[in-house]
Amino acid sequence: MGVFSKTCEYAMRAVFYIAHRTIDGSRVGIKEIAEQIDSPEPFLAKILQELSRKGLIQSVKGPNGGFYIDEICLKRPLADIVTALDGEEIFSGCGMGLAHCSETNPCPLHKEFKKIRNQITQMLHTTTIGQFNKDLLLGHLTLKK
Amino acid sequence: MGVFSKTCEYAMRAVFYIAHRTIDGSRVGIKEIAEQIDSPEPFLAKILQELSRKGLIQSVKGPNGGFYIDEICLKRPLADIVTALDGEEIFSGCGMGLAHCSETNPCPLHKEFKKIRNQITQMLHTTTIGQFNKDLLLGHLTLKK
DNA sequence: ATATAAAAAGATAAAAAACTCTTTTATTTA
DNA sequence: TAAATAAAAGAGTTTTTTATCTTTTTATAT
Repeated sequence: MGVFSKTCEYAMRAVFYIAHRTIDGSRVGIKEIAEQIDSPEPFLAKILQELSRKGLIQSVKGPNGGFYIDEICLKRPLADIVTALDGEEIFSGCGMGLAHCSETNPCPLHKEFKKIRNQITQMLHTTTIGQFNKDLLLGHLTLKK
Repeated sequence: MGVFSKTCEYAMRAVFYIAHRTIDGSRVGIKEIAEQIDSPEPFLAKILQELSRKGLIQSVKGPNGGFYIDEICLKRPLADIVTALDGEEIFSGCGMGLAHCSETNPCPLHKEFKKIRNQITQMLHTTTIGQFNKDLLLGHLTLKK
């Protein structure tokens, strides 16, 4: 088990892929995306459908259609993707699974886990979807395997 | 989805509970543990069985039997519990789910996620199972809900 | 020895997550 | 306007996780 669900992992890889492949205004098809980020195609299709419905990515049907990400969405934080698919829990949940864990009613790990949560939150809020376009184009970063 | 599985969450709460309830050499039954940490009793039984089999906690059958944790195990890091149930992934896995992500072949989140992983690792390795006994007895910490 | 208490083991069930397949709808281009 | 393309939608299936139930084994106290 990772920190994020498989769904979320595929989604993060996919949006970074789409972002760097469509900066020229073109679109990229599900087949290419799935291949290049090494994910099951029909499953990824479902995920991108959901993101598209929520307006976090854009899509066009038909010939020359596919997925792309507009200027506004390129500037959105990665946190928006995570929230859309995995919910808020990662940003606020108790490390030991307690529903009412808080400053005044803390679990044993509360203080230490808070630091971790904050760091995850920080990472996801400061990272934008378009942030790695250059490095991906230059082949400095990987999204596959 | 939290950072740890439900299994692991229940386990962490349970070992802290058992630890602080058996410092006098007594044992505590599954029913009490389940009630006090707010977990499904038969499911928790399975988890404790596993931990007992792996020698991370101790148990005695029959009247006046139950679970306890010996001196040696009280000093073990919480990481041992997590590893026994959730495996190594949390300590080494890539944030985006890539199997071959590394320094030389990094995913976009590699650097930032490494900090998070390190902090989780640090927390789990420096926290011991018996560490909160005092504060739990004094009611300063909660394991329930 | 026997009764009893309590965990271990094994088998099963329910729910959630991950994944697949088929049909429909929208768009383009010939 | 027909054919082709590509995503959307809907309806499964499989696998994993979470949870339950029943029977067996072991230890203890009487």
